[in-house]
Amino acid sequence: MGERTGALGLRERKKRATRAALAEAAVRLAAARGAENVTVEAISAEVGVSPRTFFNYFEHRDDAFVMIDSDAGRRVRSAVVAAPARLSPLEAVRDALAAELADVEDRHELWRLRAEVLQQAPHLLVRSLGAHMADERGLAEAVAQRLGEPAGDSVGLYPRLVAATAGTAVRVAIEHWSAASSEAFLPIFHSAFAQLAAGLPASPPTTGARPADH
Amino acid sequence: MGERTGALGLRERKKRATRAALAEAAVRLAAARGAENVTVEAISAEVGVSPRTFFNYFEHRDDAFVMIDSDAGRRVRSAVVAAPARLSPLEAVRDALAAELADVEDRHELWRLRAEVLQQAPHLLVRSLGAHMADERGLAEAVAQRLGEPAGDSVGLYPRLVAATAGTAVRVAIEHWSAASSEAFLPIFHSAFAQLAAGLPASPPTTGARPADH
DNA sequence: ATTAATTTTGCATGTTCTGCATTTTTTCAT
DNA sequence: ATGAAAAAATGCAGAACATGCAAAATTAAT
Repeated sequence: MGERTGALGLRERKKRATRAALAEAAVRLAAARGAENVTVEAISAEVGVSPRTFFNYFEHRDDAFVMIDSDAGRRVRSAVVAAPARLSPLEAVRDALAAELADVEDRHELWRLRAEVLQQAPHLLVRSLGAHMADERGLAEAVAQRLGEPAGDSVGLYPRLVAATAGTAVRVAIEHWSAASSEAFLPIFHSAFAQLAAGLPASPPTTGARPADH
Repeated sequence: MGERTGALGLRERKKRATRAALAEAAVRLAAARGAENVTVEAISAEVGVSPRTFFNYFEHRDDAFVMIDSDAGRRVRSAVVAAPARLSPLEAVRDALAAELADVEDRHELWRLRAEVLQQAPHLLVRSLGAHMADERGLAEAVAQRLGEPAGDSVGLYPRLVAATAGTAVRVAIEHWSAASSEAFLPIFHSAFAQLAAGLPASPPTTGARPADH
């Protein structure tokens, strides 16, 4: 257990590499022949491991397409709680998510490919949502904590709404970004949150990126 | 196809009854022993049909827990397009959804039971979302059409955001309602949309209160 | 009652996913 | 380095999900 932070053992590194390889193979195969026609056997063969090993890394086949960072949720929660008091709950959540989503810009090719796959297979997009939704409850609690509400299993409507709406905004931003391939992600992201903060008025504000029209 | 509204043939009625029976059996069994431990065989046996018949009614086993009304989406879309021009897009969507959700109040026992099952099984909640999300794209197009945007596959960010956010509000309202068992659903629903229209400000209006507008 | 249409069902088959025992690889202490 | 311990990969068996096809049963229409 003497793993030093930042210096991972060979074993752990190999594990992560295998997991990443399986996820990437899954996404690429799905992009090529459609997610429905990608069997666990094919993914495993692509990486060079046994089908049984696949299930050592992913509970469900579809999880390989989604790529969940289980640490992201925790980071977002603590960032929300620790955010400056002057920020509104929505702003605090927005900034916490923005910090996390820097990764999207960096590895944007992989993300775009994944987004493309998810678009064509609704049930996968849905599963991706599920991953985020496990966080949603915790995020709602973080918002409640930030507001001084007592920590309990019964969170108020408002924290729930902020958490869920923010997650939805992220999803919509990613979907829209992956559809309109010429725009950068961050402006879209901020535009979405600006419109939310404005109460989704009839005339969308010209914030950041102008409302893309045709 | 010559079915008159309200006067359905015996055949159609039997089909609907079977489908409803399967869905109800699925939910009840899930509430009793946990959704994971409910096999298709068990559901079918409960209703008295063969397992093969189950799959004539539901593509996937989990669909039996969700209860999708495939007509609802269409009704909501046309209601959004036909809504008075003075209403903002969010208001139009809100009212269209409200009309549809009257059913929740009526059969509230079944809905509460279902919500309970979904809460305990995240992947089912996620699938339920998926059902709504199939509608979401169409709803976004309806909003775009309402705004005069040309109908195409590339809908702007704003219509997407309105559609997705509204759907999220519905989900959160149902979740919160099923958690706080003493409140009526409609006030929660309207409170959620009021907070959305206000831009999710730092100080939430008294949650659970009466609908602010209308 | 006969005929046609629809639904239900059984059977075969492929895929997903799990449990368990075995083999292989990595790690650690000597 | 070498051998023991820990962890991961694998093979195999089996349950459950899901689909296609054809036969049997039920319903509708003449």
